[in-house]
Amino acid sequence: MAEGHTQNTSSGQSLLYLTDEQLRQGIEAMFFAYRGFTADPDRILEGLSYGRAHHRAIHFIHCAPGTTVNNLLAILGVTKQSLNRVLRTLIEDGLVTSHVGRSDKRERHLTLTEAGEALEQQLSDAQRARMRDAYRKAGPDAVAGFKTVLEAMMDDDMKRAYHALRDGR
Amino acid sequence: MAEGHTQNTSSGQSLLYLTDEQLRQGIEAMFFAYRGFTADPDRILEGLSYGRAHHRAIHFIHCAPGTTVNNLLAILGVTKQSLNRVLRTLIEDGLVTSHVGRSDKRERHLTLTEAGEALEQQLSDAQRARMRDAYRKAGPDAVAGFKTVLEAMMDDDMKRAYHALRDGR
DNA sequence: GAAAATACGTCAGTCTTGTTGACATTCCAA
DNA sequence: TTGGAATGTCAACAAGACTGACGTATTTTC
Repeated sequence: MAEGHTQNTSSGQSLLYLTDEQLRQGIEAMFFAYRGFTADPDRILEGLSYGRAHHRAIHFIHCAPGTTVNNLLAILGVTKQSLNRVLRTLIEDGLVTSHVGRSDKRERHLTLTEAGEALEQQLSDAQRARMRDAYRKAGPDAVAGFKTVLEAMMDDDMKRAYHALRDGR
Repeated sequence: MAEGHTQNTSSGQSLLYLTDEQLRQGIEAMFFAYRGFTADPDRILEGLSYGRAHHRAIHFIHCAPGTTVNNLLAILGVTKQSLNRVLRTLIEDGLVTSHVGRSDKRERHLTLTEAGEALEQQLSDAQRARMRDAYRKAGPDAVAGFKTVLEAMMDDDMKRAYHALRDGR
């Protein structure tokens, strides 16, 4: 298959996947897949006057309860002002609590309330359901490859954040 | 490895990758990787008073020269008002041309000018370079798995759009 | 040939989410 | 103790998405 276009390394692996056309296909796959990836949570949040930014905040506060605003900033990669607007509404609506730090009173430690955890569950259930379907269809080997490529695609500092989260659990 | 958590199907494949925790890891990998994915073009566009929306339009006009506004709308999944704002600036700046359709004069056919193609090259070079690096690091088997999972993650109509583009080339 | 549907553009207004700038509070180190 | 650094908040603004309404040209349908 694909004779005439296939190159081979000394170890015999195909380099067909490195052609511009193949790369372009990967780019488009990434674009369309990300749309699917966010579609379900977006639908849920639509009615609640929340957006994707709220989802991200909720997700990472759930993963690292008691985290500080600065911590969250580094993970989300937005300005603190941007995050603050989101946090303010979440706190007002009783989904997140903000406690002044014990040792350093400048810091605010963020936690999900029961209501916050409930919404987090609802959102991540939806997202995980799609992920689970995709994983099931693709099979374990494909999933391993999927994760390998995604990780290679990250910036180095994001890779650090990703591993910090992974290893922190 | 990971004894005690591993389930096996009748065909002997591990289901460890379907754990909630594993799925959550995949979700986060997707989040961080997408940031890396868009970082390079974003940097280039920053100075030009263009944004991601312009990049997307340019990308798909390049892939399907002579496409109509309606076509683009379906692929991008935005409203015509939203797309129009972007197209207007691109046409004003001489990156895109809009020709009245020959057979159906209601349609406008969109094409990149030389300047538009030049910018497209610059943008996709940057994005492909990152993709190429990631693919090279991960290897062909991982890439195959990557694409399989991404495709399984798409909505059905996006899958159609994706294949229409692939097969149209 | 008249009416309905389609393709496209535009104006006006809203929402989310990103930005910068200015400012208050707290901590720490000189 | 005082000045700088760090943390977080408030205000104003811009990009880019959305809806709704409307106008125009063209095609299709009856």
